[in-house]
Amino acid sequence: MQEKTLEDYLGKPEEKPQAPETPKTGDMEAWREKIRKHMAERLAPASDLAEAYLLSATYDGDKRCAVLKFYSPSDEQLYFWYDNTGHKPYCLTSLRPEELKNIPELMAHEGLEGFEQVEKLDPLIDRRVVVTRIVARDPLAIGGRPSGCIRDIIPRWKPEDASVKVWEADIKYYENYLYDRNLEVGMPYAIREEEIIPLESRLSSSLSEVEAAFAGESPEFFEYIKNWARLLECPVPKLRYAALDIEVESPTLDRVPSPQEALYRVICASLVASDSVKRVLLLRRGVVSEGSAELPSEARVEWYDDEKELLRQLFEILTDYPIVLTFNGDDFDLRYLHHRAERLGFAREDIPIELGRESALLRLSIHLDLYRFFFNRSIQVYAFDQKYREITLQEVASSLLGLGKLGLDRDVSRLSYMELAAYCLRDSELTYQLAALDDNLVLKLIIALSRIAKMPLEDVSRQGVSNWIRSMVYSEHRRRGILIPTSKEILAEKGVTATHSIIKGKKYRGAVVIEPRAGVNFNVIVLDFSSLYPSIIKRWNLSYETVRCPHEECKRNLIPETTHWVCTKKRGLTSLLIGSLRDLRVRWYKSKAKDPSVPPEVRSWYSAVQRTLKVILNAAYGVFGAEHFVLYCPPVAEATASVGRYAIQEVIEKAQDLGIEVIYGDTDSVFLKNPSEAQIRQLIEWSKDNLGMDLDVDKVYRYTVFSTRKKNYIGVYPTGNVDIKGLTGKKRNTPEFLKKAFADMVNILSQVETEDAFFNAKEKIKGIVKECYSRLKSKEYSLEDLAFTVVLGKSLEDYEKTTPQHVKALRELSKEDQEKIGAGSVVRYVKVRKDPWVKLLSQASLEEIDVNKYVEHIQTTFEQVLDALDISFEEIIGISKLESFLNF
DNA sequence: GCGGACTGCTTACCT
DNA sequence: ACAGGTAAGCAGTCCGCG
Repeated sequence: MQEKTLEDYLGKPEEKPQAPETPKTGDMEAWREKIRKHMAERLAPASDLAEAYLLSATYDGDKRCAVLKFYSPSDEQLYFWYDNTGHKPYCLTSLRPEELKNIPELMAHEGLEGFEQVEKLDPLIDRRVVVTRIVARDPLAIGGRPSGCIRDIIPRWKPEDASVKVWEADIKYYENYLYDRNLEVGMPYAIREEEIIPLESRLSSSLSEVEAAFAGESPEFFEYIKNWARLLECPVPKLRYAALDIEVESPTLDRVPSPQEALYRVICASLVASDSVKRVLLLRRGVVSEGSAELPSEARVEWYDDEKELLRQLFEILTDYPIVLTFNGDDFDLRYLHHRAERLGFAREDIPIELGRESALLRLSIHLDLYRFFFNRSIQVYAFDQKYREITLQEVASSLLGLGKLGLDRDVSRLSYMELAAYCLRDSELTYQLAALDDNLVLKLIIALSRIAKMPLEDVSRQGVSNWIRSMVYSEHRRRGILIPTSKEILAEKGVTATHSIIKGKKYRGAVVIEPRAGVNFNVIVLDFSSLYPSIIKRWNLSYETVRCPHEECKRNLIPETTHWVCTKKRGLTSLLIGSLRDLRVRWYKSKAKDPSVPPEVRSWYSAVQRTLKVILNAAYGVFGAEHFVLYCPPVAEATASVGRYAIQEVIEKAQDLGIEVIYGDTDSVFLKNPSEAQIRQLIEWSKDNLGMDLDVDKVYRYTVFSTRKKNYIGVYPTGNVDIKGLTGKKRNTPEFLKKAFADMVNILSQVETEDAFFNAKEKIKGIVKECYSRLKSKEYSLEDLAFTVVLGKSLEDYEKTTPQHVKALRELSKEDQEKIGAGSVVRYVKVRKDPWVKLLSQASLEEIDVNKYVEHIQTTFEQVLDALDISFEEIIGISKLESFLNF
């Protein structure tokens, strides 16, 4: 897959490192001149561009205008385009210009530029309204400063008058710019005579094919499909990018130097780039250590006597790459470089890094911090199918790239030059490989997201799914001239819910889970609604403005089991947006991503699009029930879940009418026991006709194993592959000895082909449990095998109400050691016979293990399956006890 | 003073 | 900073018990 593995870097000790070479040290002025020249060449007005992809937008505080960053594939460079349309920051208010003139504080505001009346559609009352646009000189005048912002002055004027409103005042300026000019991030443009011209670009003739596939839809809905298809059928350019990693000298072991203080020298920097460049910048500092390590032959090592010179060179290289990737560069590498450069006397303008509160951006490139991207739960779960569990470079790389771990963890300050170079280069190589993986999947996901969310690449890679959806919906409001309501306004009308949750403290009732029929069943067919919640949002016209809409005549259009009604006069915005994305995924991208007649490059893009849509669609319902979401509207979420319950219950009833036995169901799926093909057909057809929802065959199991527990089962496919859902034996925190024994049992089950074969299998399974029990009793398992592995959910001092066992184990550590352990740390502990009853793995010995406690764990782990097989745990243990007694 | 019933907290999972 | 529902283990509390 990749040309070099880590093992190639190390090992083979005798080969000589390359002869050290020292680049000429230019003075600061010459360096500045070089950068200036580079920048001049990168200005888009200076060079007309035939094809350039819009990747990012930001605000230039000096020039007081928006800047766009374009990537030109022909020369693989980034170009900058400064606004020349005179677009200005603004917000909207209900007050008329005459009224605004009565507000002295506003009129005296030095950032105030002027007023302008505009017409908008107020979606909450479904009427056109005239509002005033307050135009400002710079974004901070609208909002963002701690005091004296226009958006705060207006409501202060008549605090008692609730009808005084300010809208759209908390949108970032460059977002406003993108929305207002309908600029599409990730899409190709031509730049001619300082003008930006959208280009038509598509993957062969596929667009017309897509359109043909959706011919039956309403014209309004069809427009949405067409527009998404135009965005998603556009090819992605080949991007040039570099991955960066730095190493910093550190006086103390296992303490990461603070990037705020940047007290210690940057001793190494490395880059691995898509143009096959591998560079290592090393600081000469009288290292005596002789340890050797091998670098890849194409790696270029450069030596510096002066740290400042090293940083200058590094900044120059970074400037040359359109896209720079790091793993945790926001919090460490770039932050450290910035402060270190300051400390070394660099002028602000000579440092190409802009620090935000949580981000570190490159002024002259696009910095993507892959740590932030992989940390995103939605990306982890839906784009990467939970393939990685912990978000460290090592973990993500070893899970996704299949690289083994490498344990060269010595204090970096003590490594020899070559060891240091190899160590540093390894991390940039891993970061690079993560981006390059699967034909640049990560970058494709980010670009697909940017097209859907209308968001700069930097933001897309750092923010969460609720912000992507916010930006997508905001942009749509602007495009259609719809006023974006405030959270407060939505909540005033729509803060009510009509159902009660099962879980205490939740806001409304969610999905249903059907009580499983315990036992083993052969030939189980699983039907599920494809994208249930997005389908509901589409079909029931759900959106914050359509649920509990202002029209009297819609109030009879009630949602099952609730007091909410839905608009019958207008299609809702989110219903259109989410509905069209859903249909495109289900009816186009999902199948095309696997279609062998589609060329492989296109297929790989379709696969990225398909996953991107999955990420967005999976969250589309949840965000409306999330308090912090700008369009938070609990009735939308509640209505969605309600219709979901209604749909699955109807299907179950119909299945039973058809004489099919339903053995289980969860949210959007039903497990059917040995149905005939005709029965399945009938049920699917019935759903289409009566519910208007697509029910599909999701899985066919040779057999399933259910206990009485919900969200807990084993499903064996005809191939012998096995799904294990929710069972303790598969959970991350379960001790290894149990996981292994459990896997042995699953292996037996996977080989069972007929009901008759179960007789033998059961005996083997009893044997496995017995063996596990006796090995435990005779202390044959190692401490590691017995350890529970639990993630610390919050920092240690935040456990106030109770003291869970893993916290108890940690509290035995010294104060200093405890301080090093933060939220997200992995704790490994074992259960012991004496007082605190737990001990960290590192502090325990095999003798003190509480064997009886572990027997209980064997019991609960296996009972989840034994119950279904009608085997009793006591019986197995009884036999085992007897055997050990006889042997004794 | 102890044990059982109960609630709440925590983690990991399912859809 | 998507949602709610479920399982399991344990911590902590309350109550009865001559």
